[in-house]
Amino acid sequence: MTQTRIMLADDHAVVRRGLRLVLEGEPDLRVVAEVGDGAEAVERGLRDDVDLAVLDISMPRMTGLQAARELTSRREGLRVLILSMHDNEQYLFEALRSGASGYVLKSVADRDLVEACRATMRGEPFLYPGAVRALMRDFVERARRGDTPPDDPLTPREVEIVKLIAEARTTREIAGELVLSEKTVERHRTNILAKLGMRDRVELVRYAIRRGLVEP
Amino acid sequence: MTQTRIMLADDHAVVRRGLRLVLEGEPDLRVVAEVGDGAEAVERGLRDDVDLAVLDISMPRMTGLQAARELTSRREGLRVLILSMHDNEQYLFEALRSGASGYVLKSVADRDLVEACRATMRGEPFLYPGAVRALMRDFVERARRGDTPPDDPLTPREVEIVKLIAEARTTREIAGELVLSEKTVERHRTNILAKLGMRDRVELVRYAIRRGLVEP
DNA sequence: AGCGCCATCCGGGACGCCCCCCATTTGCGC
DNA sequence: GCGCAAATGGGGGGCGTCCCGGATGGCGCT
Repeated sequence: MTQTRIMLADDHAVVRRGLRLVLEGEPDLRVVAEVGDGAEAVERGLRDDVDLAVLDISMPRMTGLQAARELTSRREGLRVLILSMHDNEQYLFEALRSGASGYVLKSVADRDLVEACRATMRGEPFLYPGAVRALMRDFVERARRGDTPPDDPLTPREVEIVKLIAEARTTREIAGELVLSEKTVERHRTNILAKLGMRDRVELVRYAIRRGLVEP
Repeated sequence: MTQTRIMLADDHAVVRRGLRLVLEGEPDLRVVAEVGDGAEAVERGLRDDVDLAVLDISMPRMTGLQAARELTSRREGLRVLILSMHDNEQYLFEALRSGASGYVLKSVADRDLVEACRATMRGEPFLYPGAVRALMRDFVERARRGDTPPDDPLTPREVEIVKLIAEARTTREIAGELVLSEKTVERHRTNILAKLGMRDRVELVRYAIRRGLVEP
């Protein structure tokens, strides 16, 4: 019988221990690796003894979302499941765009996690019920006022900031151009990075270019 | 009679004083503004009382090359003349790609600077004799071994570093992946930024994407 | 043999980025 | 009115970026 070989990525050892306990209880699931940050996850996940990567979103060195992008783009066939803290639905859309096949909350029942792993391995997407509702709400919302861009959790002000950051302006310059305090610009930048699950300005630039907000 | 209205951008007041002295001696040239850094240059140069911007390459906040890119892309009709320290021909090609109409050395005779201003305003390119020689040498060089990329002053090692930087790796991560000291990676990055006349990693990302070194 | 270029490494310092806490004001929807 | 999101700001702190001035060894060219 073929087992699904799983890599767990979370910066809290306790969480990894808990997840491992849940998964090892199932005969068809086996945890073959544990890592504590996103960079390690990419490194380890590229080796072909891993079938499924279970990634926490917030990790040091590299977020789970970025690790997901790296892994799915660099290794065909690897499945990725994103773990989100609490019941925050914020990163759902970004996670799906990162190539994740599934998205579950840490707070879900153990049953759901196991089911998510199996669904993901069958190639089916798995979303926790709240995520499905969020997707539907988003769909309706978007259909109602049909002018909004396809996906972009950013506010108009934040988009403005992103553009300037991607044009290589420093915080001080942006504050000067928009007549704001540097603190406010920093605040916006922090919020933007959190929303998109990114680490720094460099990732933001590529995002801005992909979205056509600025020229390369 | 219509005078050419000139903005001088250099971080050394002494140099600006000298340039102003040279230019004010000509009846058809008038210095209408002096600024001390690249960001100021962009801000001031966008106002339409400036016909020609004379930009030093190395300036605080924003290099002359980046200011040139900003200005030429955001204000049609503005001419740009790049001033280079010493007889360093390094930035010549990058300057031409930045939309500069002319490129002169600080050490050239005053006569040349005035001629460069006039040629630039007539829409003709102006290069100091050494630059012409450099261009020819480059042309011959490229024609001989026709496979080299069109322009890229970077060494293979530097290109490797640029790719990793553009993939949002930190210095520490790059050092780890290439098995180098962080200091070495920093040194490479500094050299790269200097060669390309850029300020920070954000500009590097856009450069890397334009050159096709990484995907957006 | 000397010169220039490349690649590697070091220490130190200024500054910007990024994060955490906190707070206020404004406007929108229920 | 009350909650909520968006936008605005402050204080403080860790760490990464970026630059400065060095140094070494290898390699090719003259």
